[in-house]
Amino acid sequence: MLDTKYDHNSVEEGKYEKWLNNGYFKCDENSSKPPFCIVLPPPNVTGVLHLGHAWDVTLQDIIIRYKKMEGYDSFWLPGMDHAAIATEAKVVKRLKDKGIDKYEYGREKFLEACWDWTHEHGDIIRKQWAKMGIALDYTKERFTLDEGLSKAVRKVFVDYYNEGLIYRGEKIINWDPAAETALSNEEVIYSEEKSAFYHLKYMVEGTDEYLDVATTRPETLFGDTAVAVNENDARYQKYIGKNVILPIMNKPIPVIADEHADMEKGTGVVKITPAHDPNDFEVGNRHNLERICIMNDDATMNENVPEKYRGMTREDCREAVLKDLEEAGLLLEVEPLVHEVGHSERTGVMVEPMVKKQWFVKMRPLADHVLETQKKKDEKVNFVPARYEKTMNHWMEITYDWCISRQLWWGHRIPAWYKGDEIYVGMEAPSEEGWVQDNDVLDTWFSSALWPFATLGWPDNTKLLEKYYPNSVLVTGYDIIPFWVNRMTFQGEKLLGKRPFKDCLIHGLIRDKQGRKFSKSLGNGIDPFDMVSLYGADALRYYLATDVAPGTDMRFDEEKIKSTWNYINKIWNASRFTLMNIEGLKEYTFDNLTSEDKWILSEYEKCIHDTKKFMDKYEFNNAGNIIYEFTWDKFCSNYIEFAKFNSDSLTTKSVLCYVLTGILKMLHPFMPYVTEEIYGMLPIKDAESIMISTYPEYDKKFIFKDDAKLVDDKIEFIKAFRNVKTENNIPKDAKVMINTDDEIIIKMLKLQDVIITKPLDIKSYNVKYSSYEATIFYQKEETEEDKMLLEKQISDLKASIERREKLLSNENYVNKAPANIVEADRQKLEEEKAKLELLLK
RNA sequence: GGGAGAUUAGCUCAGUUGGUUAGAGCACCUGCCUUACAAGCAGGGGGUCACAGGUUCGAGUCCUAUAUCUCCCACCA
Repeated sequence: MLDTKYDHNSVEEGKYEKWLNNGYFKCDENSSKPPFCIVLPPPNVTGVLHLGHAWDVTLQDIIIRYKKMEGYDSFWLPGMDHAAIATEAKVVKRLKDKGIDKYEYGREKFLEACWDWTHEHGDIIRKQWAKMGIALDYTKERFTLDEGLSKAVRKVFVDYYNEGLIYRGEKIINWDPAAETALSNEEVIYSEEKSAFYHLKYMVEGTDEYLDVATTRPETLFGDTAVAVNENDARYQKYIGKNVILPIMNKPIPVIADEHADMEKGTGVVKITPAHDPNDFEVGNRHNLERICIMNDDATMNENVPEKYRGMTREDCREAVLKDLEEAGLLLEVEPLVHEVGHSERTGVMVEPMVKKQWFVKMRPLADHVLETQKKKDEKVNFVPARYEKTMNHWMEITYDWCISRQLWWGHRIPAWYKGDEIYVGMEAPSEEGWVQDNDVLDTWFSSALWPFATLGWPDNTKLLEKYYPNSVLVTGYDIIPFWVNRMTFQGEKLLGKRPFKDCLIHGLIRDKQGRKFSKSLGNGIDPFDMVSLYGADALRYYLATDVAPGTDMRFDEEKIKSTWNYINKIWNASRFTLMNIEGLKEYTFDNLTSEDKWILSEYEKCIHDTKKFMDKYEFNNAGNIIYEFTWDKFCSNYIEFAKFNSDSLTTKSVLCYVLTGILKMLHPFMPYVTEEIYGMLPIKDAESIMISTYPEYDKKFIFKDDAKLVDDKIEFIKAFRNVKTENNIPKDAKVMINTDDEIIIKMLKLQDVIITKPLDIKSYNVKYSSYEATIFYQKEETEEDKMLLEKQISDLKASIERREKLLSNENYVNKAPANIVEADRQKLEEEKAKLELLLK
């Protein structure tokens, strides 16, 4: 016998281990079942899982479990990401706390420390996955830095290099001075910063004239190698070709004409610092200007600046330069300004544009290929919601070469070797002496871009790859479309000639109750596993899956998890009732179905139909609501109540058990634990575990339209009757005259002892719905309130009748609107008229 | 500077191709310990769907403009 309250702790105990040990999570590449494959977006080994992960994995687990029950060979491949820069930062800090310096420690020992970190955090993450109850095939688990992935990475690098898609070049890149590594554009976050527009006085050589140069970065003037004006700018045409004197440095630099100088912006005069500004870098290329790098890798000033500034930070140097300029009378004006400044996604420090020799992927051909494929219906990645396709396509249109080298140790070391000026790129080190391998590693996203196929064995032609590529669906948040989805797509399409996944289900971000992002500084973080302890994994999962429509952000609300717990408790008790009443049931009997049986069966079939429709579209919010309404409103509030009057019937028992089983199955993807627990107690089942049972199938033979309508009418009548009774404060034992002897109605309304056949000559209330009609007799003094209520009812009805009559007299409406809509209106009008008549009596 | 999304009940959100008088959960009000569940049951109140126009017999839904908010993208000196 079930306990009277649902206890999530005891329900969840031991189930995950059972599923795992029974091998339910494993794919079967030899099975003839159609494949359904998801690769898990590998979490970074830097940390623990947060609510966003919990949401992400819940959605995937729902799909995997649903598809498995639907007869697919479900395969969910887990793994983790080595997260080059993020992990390296954590390990560096850990070592530093122990007083160890990374460089003194040495590459080999440092990498060992990284592996230690990885194993520790990997174990934590695996425990958290288990708590969420997710059906991962651990026998196929991968790591972005494991042997297979490493081989795939080297293969891509070598092949692209040979094809000219990867090259090494000296270009201006985003430099993170804290991590001392290059970054890709995607790793730079722009945020508003209060700054100023500094107007500097650059004297024209040999004259008393000067140019007013406006800049936000006066400290970079040491790297200036020109000043640019627009050739059409009448103000400055006469200076083109002349020199100006670079302040402090007191050296002449040329005034050049370049389109980059915008006459409308600032003063129309731009200082050109080719080594520290992407635009200026381009200008420098056009005019063959010298690139003077003025900073060290940690963004302190280097030997190319006057001695007094050397070693200063960028910020200190700016102050010093401004002070000196002011003293020299060369600072014309300081104009306050708020502008966007790039910061490193990982370290948060201001990114310094620097000229460095780095490795790049030539993006144009790869991106164009994707744009072509997205035009083909059967070859494109289908985004859900569809609007996110624009996010990817736009990126494909504007993206430029991807800087993939990182000056880190933790990651895939670049398979390039140097000997003097020679470069060798290959899968293995060259055998001759004297070659030195590139010190750098690859951007972590370079390996994760290969995740959908490298995890399946690519570049080898494995059975797994053949069966599970392309993947069926990828599930991730919209925030990583640029980092990851885009790159998997161009890599998959280039390397395997096919989209990496058929569908891409995008979810939003999870925010706190006020709509703010979760962040450490706000201290508003929620540990999903606290929620699991309090309410159970099932409640958390159901909440996460059903709270919002696909693709939208979610505001976290603990109250809703609580209310989900109540829902589960409701299911628990409905099961409790059912199990108490179906003892001894050996097989289903559907003989002599009552109208009520037929009604619930019809509703059940509708529920299956609609649920599947939404499950197939990944609209779990809608699917969840359909099941909720059916379970609570139809099954619990009505059918179970009906069944109480008929509990000896084998047919009733069968229907109870049959429908409950279906409910549990439909809910299983959302709440695996409690459904498994109850399924295990059912007397009739089709599998040893609900996880490997068959999903309910829509069956027309259980649709009984007429009976369903009949019972709907009864329910509506019962409701109307109760309404009249409570609204008018009529006592339970008031006498009633009723035009039906329907057992359900009599019993539900508890009329057994109050029915009379002759009208009493006292105040009466009439209730009518469809063919059912009752009169309740009750003597009561009419209050002012009652009168007002009646008047309001009458005036509302009159208004409605008037509105409908007007509508129906409109020829346009009657002719153009669908016949059934018009007919429904006519019927409604008749009903309203009848009702009004009753009220006026 | 572009682009996307949001704006519906006190709160959090649904609302499929335009079709009765716009829904749910929570919160609120009234009455109930009715032997599955008081974390429950029965009943109820509450919205001029951000704003202004337009198309249509009919608009929360389609079109145009506006406002507020959020996010993404972009080399703004």
